[in-house]
Amino acid sequence: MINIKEDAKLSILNHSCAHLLAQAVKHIYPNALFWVGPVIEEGFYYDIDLGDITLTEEDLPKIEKEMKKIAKDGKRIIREEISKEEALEKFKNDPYKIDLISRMDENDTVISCYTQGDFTDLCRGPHVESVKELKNFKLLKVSGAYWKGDKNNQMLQRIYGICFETPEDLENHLNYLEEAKKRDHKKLGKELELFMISEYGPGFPFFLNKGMIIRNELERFWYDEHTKEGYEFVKTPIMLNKELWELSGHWYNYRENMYTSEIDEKTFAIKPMNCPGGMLVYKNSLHSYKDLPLRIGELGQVHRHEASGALNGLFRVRTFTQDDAHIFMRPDQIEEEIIRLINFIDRIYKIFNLTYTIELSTRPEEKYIGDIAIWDASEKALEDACHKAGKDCKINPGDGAFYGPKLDFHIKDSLGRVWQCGTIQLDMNLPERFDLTYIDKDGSKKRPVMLHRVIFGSIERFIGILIEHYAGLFPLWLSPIQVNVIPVNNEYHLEYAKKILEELKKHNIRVNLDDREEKLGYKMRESVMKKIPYALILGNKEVEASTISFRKYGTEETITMTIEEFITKIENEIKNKDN
RNA sequence: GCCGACUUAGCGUAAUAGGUAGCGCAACUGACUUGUAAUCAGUAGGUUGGGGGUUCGAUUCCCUCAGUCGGCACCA
Repeated sequence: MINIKEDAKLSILNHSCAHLLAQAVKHIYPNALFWVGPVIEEGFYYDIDLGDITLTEEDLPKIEKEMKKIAKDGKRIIREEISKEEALEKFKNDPYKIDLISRMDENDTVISCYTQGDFTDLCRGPHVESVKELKNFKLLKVSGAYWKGDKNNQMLQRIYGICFETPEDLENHLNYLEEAKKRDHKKLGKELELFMISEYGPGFPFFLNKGMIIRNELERFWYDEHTKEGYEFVKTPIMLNKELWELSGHWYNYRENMYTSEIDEKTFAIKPMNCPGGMLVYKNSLHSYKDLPLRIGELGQVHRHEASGALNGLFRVRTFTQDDAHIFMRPDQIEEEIIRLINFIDRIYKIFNLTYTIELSTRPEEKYIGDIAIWDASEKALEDACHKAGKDCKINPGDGAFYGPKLDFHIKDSLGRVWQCGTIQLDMNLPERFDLTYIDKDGSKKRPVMLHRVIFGSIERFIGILIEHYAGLFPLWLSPIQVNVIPVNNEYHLEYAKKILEELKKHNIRVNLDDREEKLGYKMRESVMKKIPYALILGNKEVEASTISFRKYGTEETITMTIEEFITKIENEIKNKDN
């Protein structure tokens, strides 16, 4: 996955291509008006006002054709610098450009225009020398987009595209998009019978048996690892009195996204977060400075009313399970605890062959609570911990939550796509609101520092990411079916196959016996299509020698050994979580 | 929520300038008795997403609702 925006040369190319797109659109739709056409990670887009005309994907080839035609003409792209006055005059019939220009400050911005043939656009540039250089592009999709990104404004039409230097690069990218489509977790989830979503519950996924196996394995792994890290666990209620949400501040901030119900004439809300419940757990007993840090984990199922248009498979749902934990500590423990957490998260992601980067989001410009000095100290603590854990951390200024700064973990999957999963957030709000305290050495009550953190983020979403990351071929420890036992001929080998099956089951290996009256080739094909890691083939040879033969998914060779050897091999692979 | 596209059997799909739907896989039945990606034959399976309208007649055209997808906005 290439990030166009981060490549200087490709940025220019794509930016120029956006102008070419606009020119072509103008040729076909002379009344078109243009807003902005920036470069993004995935290429470029242009926001266009076409009045009553609505574009669909079917219109893209036509526009592409016109772009190719213009590019072939090979007009030079000419830069011209003009004054604000001249700019306003030049674009006087274009309300969008007027809007842009009038907000420019002549003193620190050079206003420039680029002209190619019959098309001139306001633009800071730079651009390629000539439209001739724009050859290897493709328009990808069209959609609506609010003007200035504000939902109160009208919608413009946005056309997305991408441009490369060589035909090979373009082809590679299109292949990459194809590959991503093949791995789509919604498609694989259906094919592999992992989960379903009924129209009776948009955004409320059902986990099917095979998906549940993956989920249970992940959760067991999560509990095991957290136990090793000194966590204790709780389960807080799904639904609590509205007053609690008023106290936590969620009612005020997120009321629109909360599901509620009336119980005995009182309003209850289904939890959109686990923290308020976690606060009550903390307050349930007195805490000594000696007991800190206190790490309380919860796989907590939350519900949030997400906009219908936001829903997307397991990636964006209305109920999901956060692998949550709240850590309460003394101020002097912050750095050590964060380092510990970073190392912990690092260990977890490595198991899945996921690399990642860390970003530090700092205090928002305006909407924040608490002392700037405490913010600064907290941010420094997070950054220092990051460095001491041997990790780089990119600063994301102003992107913190209103209640505290955070470290976000952006994982990169096998296709190079980036997903934000883990997060460590310092919270300066809730301990105050809930008046959390611990008893310090001197017997006085002190306010603990509190962290929220998740590693998977949402179990549902993480499973979605894993499906795409592994393209449905899960590592053995997560595979719903680990071994497919195939007798060559039921009449002669079924009895032996059943014996082997029982042997595998005794060792808690997840097995399937394919005892259908079908040819070996037929069963092998299905075994591969179902992405079962191991196919055991049992025929005359194996029965006579009391052995088993297996073929590992993705390999051509067949290996023969005793069942004991095979079980040891499988058990080791599961234990080591081999990929 | 907004813009657009889409919704045909369990799954994947075809078709009708408006005349009540085909195919493949899967399922089921039977024959075949098989050594590494599809043995053959047969059977059954559909109010063409729901509702409404236009029409002699709608799966096809129109309206509406729901859902899905691609984006936008949102994402504690």
